[in-house]
Amino acid sequence: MTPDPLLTGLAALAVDAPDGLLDRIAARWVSVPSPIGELHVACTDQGVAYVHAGAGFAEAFRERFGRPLVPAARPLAGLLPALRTGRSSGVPLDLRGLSPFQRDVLEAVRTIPRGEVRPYAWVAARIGRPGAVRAVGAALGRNPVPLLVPCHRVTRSDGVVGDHVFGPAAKERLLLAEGADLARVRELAAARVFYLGSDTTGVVCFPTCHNARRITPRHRHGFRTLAQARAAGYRPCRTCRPGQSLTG
DNA sequence: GTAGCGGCCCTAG
DNA sequence: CCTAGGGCCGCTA
Repeated sequence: MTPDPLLTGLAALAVDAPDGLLDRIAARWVSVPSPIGELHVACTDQGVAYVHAGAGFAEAFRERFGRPLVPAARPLAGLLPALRTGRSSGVPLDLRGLSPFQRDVLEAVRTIPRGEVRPYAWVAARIGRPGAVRAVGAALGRNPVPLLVPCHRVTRSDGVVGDHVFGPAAKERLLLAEGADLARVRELAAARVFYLGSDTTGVVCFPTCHNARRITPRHRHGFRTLAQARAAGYRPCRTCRPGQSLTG
């Protein structure tokens, strides 16, 4: 007699089920240390989908993702090194469900090196939407993977650290923990200096750019605006790209 | 398609 | 200093 198609289909499902089916519908979570305390991290088969600090992790996850959540045996490979070094290129992220705009924002923010900061306006211009400054802030306010996408490295153009999905205090602690020289940024901002140039190279940088930090004091010049630096004959640094131009 | 909302901001006065 | 307005901008209903 002919096999029941329903039973055949179910049998096929049963064969496939043990291998990865759960990971395609559920997420696995771990708890990991960080400078702002214990974090909860949820991963799918695609990568890290959610990073949460403080209480209410499971509820927040379910409300946002609507997936089952099960404990993981161990952290995803690359997660702990990424959190330790502040370089997340080695850990996959699951950013499905985000808008193209938000993905663009997160991708740009991911390029900011540890210990350095860039303005919100820089991110906006970098993704080709120079007017979407506040929208960038809104997108980062919903960053599902803080620390791994280092939105704490995005600060206001006036030198103020600004707000963060985990709160301003957490933002500052994260920056100080990775060696960002906030005292220096504030000192410069108080003098209305937001760019530093070297008169030996003719290059102008954001103050936290590693190139700016190496300028000999005698050759260092501060600028309030990029236009003033340009007028003085400086060109934007190709590393930190002040002025956000795509080609420098 | 589109009106309304709220947004981790920016800059001019 | 401060504050308001941005022919804001993306997202949601």
